[in-house]
Amino acid sequence: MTSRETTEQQRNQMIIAIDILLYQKGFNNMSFSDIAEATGLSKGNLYYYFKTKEDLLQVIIEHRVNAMKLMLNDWQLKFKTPLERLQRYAQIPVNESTNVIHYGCPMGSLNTELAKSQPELQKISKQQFDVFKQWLKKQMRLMLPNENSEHLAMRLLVRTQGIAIMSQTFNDKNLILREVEDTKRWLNHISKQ
Amino acid sequence: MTSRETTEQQRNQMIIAIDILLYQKGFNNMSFSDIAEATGLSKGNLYYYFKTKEDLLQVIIEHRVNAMKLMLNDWQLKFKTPLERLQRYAQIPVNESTNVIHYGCPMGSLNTELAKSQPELQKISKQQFDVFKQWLKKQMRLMLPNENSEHLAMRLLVRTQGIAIMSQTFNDKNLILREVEDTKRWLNHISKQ
DNA sequence: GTCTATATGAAGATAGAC
DNA sequence: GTCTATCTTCATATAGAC
Repeated sequence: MTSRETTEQQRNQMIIAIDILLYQKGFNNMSFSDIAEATGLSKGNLYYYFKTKEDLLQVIIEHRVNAMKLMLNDWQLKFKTPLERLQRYAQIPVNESTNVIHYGCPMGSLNTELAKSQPELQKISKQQFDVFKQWLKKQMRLMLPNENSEHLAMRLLVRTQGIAIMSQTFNDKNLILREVEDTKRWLNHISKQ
Repeated sequence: MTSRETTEQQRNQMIIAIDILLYQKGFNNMSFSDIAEATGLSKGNLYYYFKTKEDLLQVIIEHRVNAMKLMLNDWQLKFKTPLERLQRYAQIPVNESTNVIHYGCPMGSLNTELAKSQPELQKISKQQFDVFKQWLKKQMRLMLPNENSEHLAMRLLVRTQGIAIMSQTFNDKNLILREVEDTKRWLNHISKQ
């Protein structure tokens, strides 16, 4: 292992730690002091890696987007039908229920925070939704070539985001289970059109 | 008009101005300087009315909750069937579409912001959802006595919150129109069970 | 009640030694 | 690359005159 590889690995671990912090605290409530504590680096040293806080957001979103693309490619191979893939997407809130109840959806909560008063940063955050939207749209098109795949993809995103908000608000895991089941029933139903 | 009434009226106008600011900027991004500018009072004077920022939040949420209760009572008289009342609720995002696209849902966005890292404040904000939830549950019970009215009420809240998030994220008014229509179709459909 | 002035703390960011 | 020390700005909040 070369020193270059070691450095990149360290940098990657740093980004993962900051990603978690961003999810748990939100962007404006996550300070460089928090990051210094979480990563073990000094505050001043962090500015060697990230020139500004906006820069930091860019890097983390890029990391998230790459991870999402890998996951979606994996699902593409693992599941043979678009229905199965869409069901897998719908399942996410159940698998992540504890996190969702505590911190909401990582994409949705960040987007909501930034959309108010920081539109430039919201554009960066929105990339996460773009990736999911395009992939869901593709699956819908494969499943239902004669329907409006974009509208169906957005409807699925609407449901998932609503589940995240309400389960967090009422601290209710059963709501996630119930509503994800209903979403899967809906996917089954429309797949038979 | 007595001086006491005048003072209360002034205080009410102040609260309305702060309410709008809270909606547009979010809680942590709304400073006492912002409020001073919006109300025309000095920063120091604001502390005569609100001892802390948390106190300020309490007062605004109380104001919102009262306004919501008045609105729901009004709907109760204006619409004769629970279906019509539920449809009216579902309609809100359309009537408020410009605001929703810019600032999200006033309840949902505030709740999302506070749920991360400020659980005590989230409890205050949550009161807004409690009022709607109870009212929607009541309408569902009137409409469908044999179904689980709480689950149906939550499902309607899930849909509305999802619409707010996604229309804001993609700056898409048509999404609101489409998804509200679909929600109304759903309400019609279940009303005939 | 309303104001100005100020205390206090924490944030983002930079400078410069090592 | 990593650190400590520091700058600047802005936030909440208080003191005290009018």
